[in-house]
Amino acid sequence: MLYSVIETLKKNQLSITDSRKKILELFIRANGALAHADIEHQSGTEFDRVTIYRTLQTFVEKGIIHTIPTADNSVRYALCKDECSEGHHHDDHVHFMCDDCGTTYCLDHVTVPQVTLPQGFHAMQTDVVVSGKCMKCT
Amino acid sequence: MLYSVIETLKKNQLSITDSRKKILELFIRANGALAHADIEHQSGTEFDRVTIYRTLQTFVEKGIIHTIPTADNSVRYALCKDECSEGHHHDDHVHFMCDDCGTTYCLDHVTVPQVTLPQGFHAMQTDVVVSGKCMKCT
DNA sequence: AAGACAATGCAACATTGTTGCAAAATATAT
DNA sequence: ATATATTTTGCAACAATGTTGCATTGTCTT
Repeated sequence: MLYSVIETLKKNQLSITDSRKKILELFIRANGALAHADIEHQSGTEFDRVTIYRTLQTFVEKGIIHTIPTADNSVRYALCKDECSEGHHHDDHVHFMCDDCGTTYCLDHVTVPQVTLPQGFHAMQTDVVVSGKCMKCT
Repeated sequence: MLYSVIETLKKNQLSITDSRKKILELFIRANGALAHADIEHQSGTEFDRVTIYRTLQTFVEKGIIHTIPTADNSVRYALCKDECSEGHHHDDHVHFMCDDCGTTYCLDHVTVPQVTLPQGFHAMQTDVVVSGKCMKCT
């Protein structure tokens, strides 16, 4: 477990620091997505707020995590699959937000459908966010 | 034009005030979606920030406008179609965000596709946000 | 182990959003 | 048309979220 954390950081040419190790571990342990506030609470006073912001930013840039567009416009992050790399995200899966417990899931096996756009529009990325009740809250 | 603004407010049992008239007009004139900041800038110092927040909130509740989930997690609002009413939004269309000019469009004629979810998940709402280049920026 | 480099913590600030309350505007009933 | 009841607004104060510069600390390379 810890090994893969360090491996991941090395693979992305990031220096191994406490905050990066800890935050990446949090993502691996989390079954859903995490918001900045979640990380801040779960890590206590261990890291500065600014460090968390910068770490998340770095992870997004390196393709380790991706942001999730949510219906309530709160920023959440989740681990990317292996195909993602620096500057090249391939997060073509559907996201699900539970209205009850608030958990956000990456439905890795549900691919986003093709959307036909009107003349003149060119799609670069398609985000699908489904909300409702998850299996725990039904 | 002004007539329809007042009509809309009356239809939703809202008292006719300067801020509501002005903000609703802004939405009718805008070809895309508006963020809180857009409204704040376009209306100058005419209204208090708080008034704008509350007006937007009221409009959303009444089904006059709807929020748009964006990839960058900024809150944007756009006019609803006529079918929306208090507590009953029917905004089942795709949204498009231009990476160049930042304009957000409601593609009213592109309906959101059906997404098949894993066992245990129950969809209540599906949001699709496509980003790329719009017809003005190609 | 020492120097080069990168990341962190702190402080200060900007932006965004929320709440309570008195003043002003709107709607209602006469 | 006017007085009264109700709603909305503006202000102030606050909370949460996010950003930037810089000295200090930690990590990496040789």
